[in-house]
Amino acid sequence: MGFSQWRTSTLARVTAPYAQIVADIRGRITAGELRPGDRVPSTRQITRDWGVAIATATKALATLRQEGLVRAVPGVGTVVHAPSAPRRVPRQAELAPARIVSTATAIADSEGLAALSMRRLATELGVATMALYRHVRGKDELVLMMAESLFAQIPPPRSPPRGWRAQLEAIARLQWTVYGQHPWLAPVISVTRPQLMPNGMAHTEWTLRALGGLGLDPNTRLHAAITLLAYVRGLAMNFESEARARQDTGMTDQEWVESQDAAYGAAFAAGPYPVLASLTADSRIDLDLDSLFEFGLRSLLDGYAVRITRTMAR
Amino acid sequence: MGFSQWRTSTLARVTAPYAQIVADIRGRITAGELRPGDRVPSTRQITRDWGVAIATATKALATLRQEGLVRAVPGVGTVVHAPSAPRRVPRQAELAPARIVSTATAIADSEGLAALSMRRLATELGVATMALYRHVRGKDELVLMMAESLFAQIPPPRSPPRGWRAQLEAIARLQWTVYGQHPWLAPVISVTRPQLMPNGMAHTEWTLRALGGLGLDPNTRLHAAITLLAYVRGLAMNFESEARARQDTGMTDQEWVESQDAAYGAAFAAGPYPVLASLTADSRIDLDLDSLFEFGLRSLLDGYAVRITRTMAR
DNA sequence: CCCTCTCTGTGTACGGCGTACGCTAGTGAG
DNA sequence: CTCACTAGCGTACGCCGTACACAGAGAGGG
Repeated sequence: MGFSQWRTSTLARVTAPYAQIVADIRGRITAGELRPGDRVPSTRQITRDWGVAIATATKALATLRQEGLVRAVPGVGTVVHAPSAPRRVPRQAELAPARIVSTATAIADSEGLAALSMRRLATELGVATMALYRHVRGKDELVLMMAESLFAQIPPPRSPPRGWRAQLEAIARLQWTVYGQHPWLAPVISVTRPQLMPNGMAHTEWTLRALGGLGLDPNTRLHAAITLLAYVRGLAMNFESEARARQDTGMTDQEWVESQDAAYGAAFAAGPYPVLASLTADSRIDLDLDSLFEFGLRSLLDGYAVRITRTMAR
Repeated sequence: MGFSQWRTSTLARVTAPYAQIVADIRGRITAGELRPGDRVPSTRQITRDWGVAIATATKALATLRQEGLVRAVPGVGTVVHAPSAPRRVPRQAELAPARIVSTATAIADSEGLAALSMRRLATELGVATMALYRHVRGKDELVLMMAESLFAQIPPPRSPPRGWRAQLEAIARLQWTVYGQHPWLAPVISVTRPQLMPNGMAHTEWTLRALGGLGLDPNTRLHAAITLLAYVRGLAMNFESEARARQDTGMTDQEWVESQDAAYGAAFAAGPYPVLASLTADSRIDLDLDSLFEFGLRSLLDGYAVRITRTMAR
């Protein structure tokens, strides 16, 4: 009781800058100056108009959002929320989004994303094509939901291992495994637009936490986290082309390896690529996606280690 | 005269294993046992049937290829070449493959790969759609040709800088620049199937050479080269999603940055991601694709350096 | 009890795609 | 002149994503 009173009175005493901004914008909304769907000032605009730091602007928008007055629309900005009185409860739909998503994922897993069409999916679900559009805005959104549901199924480890390196390895391997199980996944997610994938952000957050307390400046810390995740996804892209190639030719794995081998040997021997030819002809070479992944992961983390020990020594 | 005689007699004297294999297969072809289009034994099959090393098998196939008897078909194997007497020279076609490829590249550059359709391309060239198929097997091949022509235009540096690290940086930056200029490029090339891109192999060869003389075992050397190239391509994938997103929303770059900013701030403030929120709210953060690239490149090469100095110390 | 409103599911249709197939017309060798 | 060959073309097929108008079912208000 006393505690909450103290907090309130403190706030009231000096009127924190962010509270002032919140009040201003809220006033504009209730006055009808900003109508539902309109964009409220962006973070950058707020810093200019009110002369505050980005952190303050962000906090103001977050507060408005928690009040339910505004809503974040990815790719557009923050927007005034439509009140939308709770309509009558819709009766149970036969076609739940979850069922759509899981069936779609099964198709993409077994036959590739190219084989996933709305018609095909509807047939699989025993339903008319257009019925899907009652639950999913379109194919793009469906694919996003598929990716999201996968990331939701693999939250970062609850009890992380000790040490930043083991933690980064853990999350990288976790993601690598998922990418391997769903070859279509890597190409559809965007590292640079994480706001489209809330569950993906949990992984970024976890990774950032693993890199905390090492003396890295914020910029380096953020770069290190995103670079690692981008590396994993980038290499995982190859799962898709491998799976597709294997499927296009309709070969068994054994035949595939053989034909790959023949093509490699022939192609390398053909051109003027002596080093490549001699290396690939070497029977001790063991090169595949997994070995590449482990090599790159180790190298990248070795690189991080250099930076970290240098920083901590200072 | 004496020289060539000496070589011949030397060969005749001991009959090198690969020469024996070549003779065997050549015999089967001339005897009609293997007809044009048939697959000759693969590298692996040769090692089994003749009991030789992979290097020998590769050399045998290379010899046959240089003689023009066989041909490497990527994804299939090595195949008996059809003699194909040089037919009458075709009259000058109005539609040269080069013109098709460059026009297609222009479309993909400015409007994205999704906007590149055979119909659109034909219209741009002032020609009927199906005319294209006289010069290009299909769209897949066209895209491959586009990628190839780009790599042909940027051969690896002729006079490489000194030191392995500077060399790797040079080729990585070179590729990064090209990927940036052609956002569609990274998604269409395959690191694991280089035989589809002869000109891409030149880059791999160059990279491998930069990693020579450092005491790395062949396996490590190959992994280091391919990992670097895969890293660059993997991160370059994001050029495409950025370009497409920018185009979909039809925003100017300025508007884009603003809306991105708003979306970031809102999304991060929304979820329970304190570290992410505090870092992205920090105005000193400078995060974009280029800064990520440089950070990852430096880290990866730092990692290579660790391994190399360790190896050379031994 | 009925009317009305809303929501799920559906059929049709449009404009796009890649490309198989068969045709035309020009051309140079014999 | 004949004729094999080729570049270019028109049509058509089977896909795709999805806009739109409509049907039926169930619930709430009168």
